[in-house]
Amino acid sequence: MAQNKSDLFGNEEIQLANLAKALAHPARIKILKILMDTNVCMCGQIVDRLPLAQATVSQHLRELKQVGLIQGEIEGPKTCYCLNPDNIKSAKEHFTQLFSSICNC
Amino acid sequence: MAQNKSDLFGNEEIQLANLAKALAHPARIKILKILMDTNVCMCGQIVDRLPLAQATVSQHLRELKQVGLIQGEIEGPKTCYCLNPDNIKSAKEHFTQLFSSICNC
DNA sequence: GCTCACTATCGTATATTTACGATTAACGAT
DNA sequence: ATCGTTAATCGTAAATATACGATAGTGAGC
Repeated sequence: MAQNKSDLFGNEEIQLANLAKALAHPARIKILKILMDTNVCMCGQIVDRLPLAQATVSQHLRELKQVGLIQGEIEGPKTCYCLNPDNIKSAKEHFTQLFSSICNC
Repeated sequence: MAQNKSDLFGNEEIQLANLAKALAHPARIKILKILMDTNVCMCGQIVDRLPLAQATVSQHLRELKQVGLIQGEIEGPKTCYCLNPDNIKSAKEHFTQLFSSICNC
């Protein structure tokens, strides 16, 4: 049991669910805010601002990267992360569309 | 290991993450759309429209209810589910606020 | 070459989520 | 009171997520 049935749904639902999943952890929301509010971008600096180990933060960063909300450029031994405005905009529109399709408000 | 550290974050992040988690499955997004698009509301009718067993759908409904996106009124042996417009509006505003705080678009 | 600083990945443990069948509960109708 | 219908919950199995220490990899500087 418990085989994933997510692929039995429509693309729209799957895509939105994946986006939502990426936002479904406080650490990942916090990371987005850190990247926006401060002009910090290196992994280590993000680690310093979170109550989590480096490996864990790296995992969260990877998930945000996988759905395209952030991008990371490797600069030698460091990695500079930044928001991906295009995809954030697109995500925003997806959510807006969902909410307007389920509620006239 | 793997004890939850979510409570080490701010209320804003936790609340948004919980909302996002509720939307982080295609079935739950589909349920919201079904409740909006059709004038169907009983559990059984929702089950008919999803490729999932009754018990599974009931679980998804409970999660949506827990974060307040829907509400269910028991009418005898049946249960009539419907959207909770106030909370959906509030959720929409939370997401909008997040996106505008991480992106000027 | 070697070392240092930084980050990704591996391995692993635990927690949570997803999914279903079976059972229980609640009520209307007979 | 029993039966049929509907939905919630229990029990359970498997998958996924969370978290960390340890290790591997990458490039700058010596």
